[in-house]
Amino acid sequence: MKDNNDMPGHLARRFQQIAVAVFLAEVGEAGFDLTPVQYAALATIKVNPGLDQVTLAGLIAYDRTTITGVVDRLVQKGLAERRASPRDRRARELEITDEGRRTLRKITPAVEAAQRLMLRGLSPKEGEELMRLLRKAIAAGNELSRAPLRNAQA
Amino acid sequence: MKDNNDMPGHLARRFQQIAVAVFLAEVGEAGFDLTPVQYAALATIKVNPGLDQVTLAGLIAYDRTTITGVVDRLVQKGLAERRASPRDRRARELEITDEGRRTLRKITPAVEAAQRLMLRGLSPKEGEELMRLLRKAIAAGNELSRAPLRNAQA
DNA sequence: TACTGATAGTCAGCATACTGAGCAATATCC
DNA sequence: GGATATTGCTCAGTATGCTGACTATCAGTA
Repeated sequence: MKDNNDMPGHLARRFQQIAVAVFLAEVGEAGFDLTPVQYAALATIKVNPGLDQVTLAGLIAYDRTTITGVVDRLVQKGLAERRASPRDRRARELEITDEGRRTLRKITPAVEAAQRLMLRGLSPKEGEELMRLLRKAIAAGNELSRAPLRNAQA
Repeated sequence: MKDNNDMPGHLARRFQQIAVAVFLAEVGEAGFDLTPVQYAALATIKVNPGLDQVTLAGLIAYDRTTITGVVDRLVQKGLAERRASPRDRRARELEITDEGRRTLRKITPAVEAAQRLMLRGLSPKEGEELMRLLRKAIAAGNELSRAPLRNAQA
């Protein structure tokens, strides 16, 4: 029997578990209540103002059915707004609010600290190498999940 | 603004997402309906017959509140049994069934194929290195999640 | 032995993720 | 122009994962 520690799937699950815990702890300590998923969505909305939900989902590789709830919570917290698109009445345009911008700014140090903390067992060089290998494996497997990464359209 | 691809947390989430999708696809194609989490639990029960739920949770780093539901589903599928422990009336002893053993045996090739597939973008050497770095990062962060890995007690 | 603390398990509640279905609106093709 | 396909979004249902609370039981100690 193969050991769990020889199964990339198990290691992936475990590393993610720690990454989320670290993120929530750091951000919580800074006085904010934002999940990793909500953070990524909000940051992406800020950089791509007016994007629709499908585009947002593609940019951060979320399932489109997951985005609905995530945006719901961002809107409910007053960090983002959802408007009907004038160009396509099916679509909703997303916009960050001033409050969302403030939150992003103040939360950034905690987010960066979390990223460092989840690699604390590795040397800087090893951390870089881990990220490189993850990027490479992800690129090769991108189409294998229901929610692949998609670049923004013009 | 840091790119998502420079955030280990985001890469962790993405790699895990692909790993789960690959696992479910391979196992589903083989004609089985078992999640990665259920597979790991069942395999661990097989190797440690009669273990209780807390020990099981520790061996695969699941939260104890998650184990309840996972075992529920294994029992419901007829793959495992839950008995009251004669030594400790709080505890439940877990046992794999014959059906569970059969399933494990038949599912193994698909599980192994999935592990290879999720590393398909990497050379064998790179795959080894990725696993080594993940193990190292996980070991350093083990206590940071609510569900750390625990070795079985004597 | 009675008290105190720890432990095994469950439950309610919330937030990802996914499958699959459905609705409304847009795009495409004849 | 009208049938058809596609797209954007939502919803119901299921499975992790977590927080926090609770019950029952056990273990250690005064």
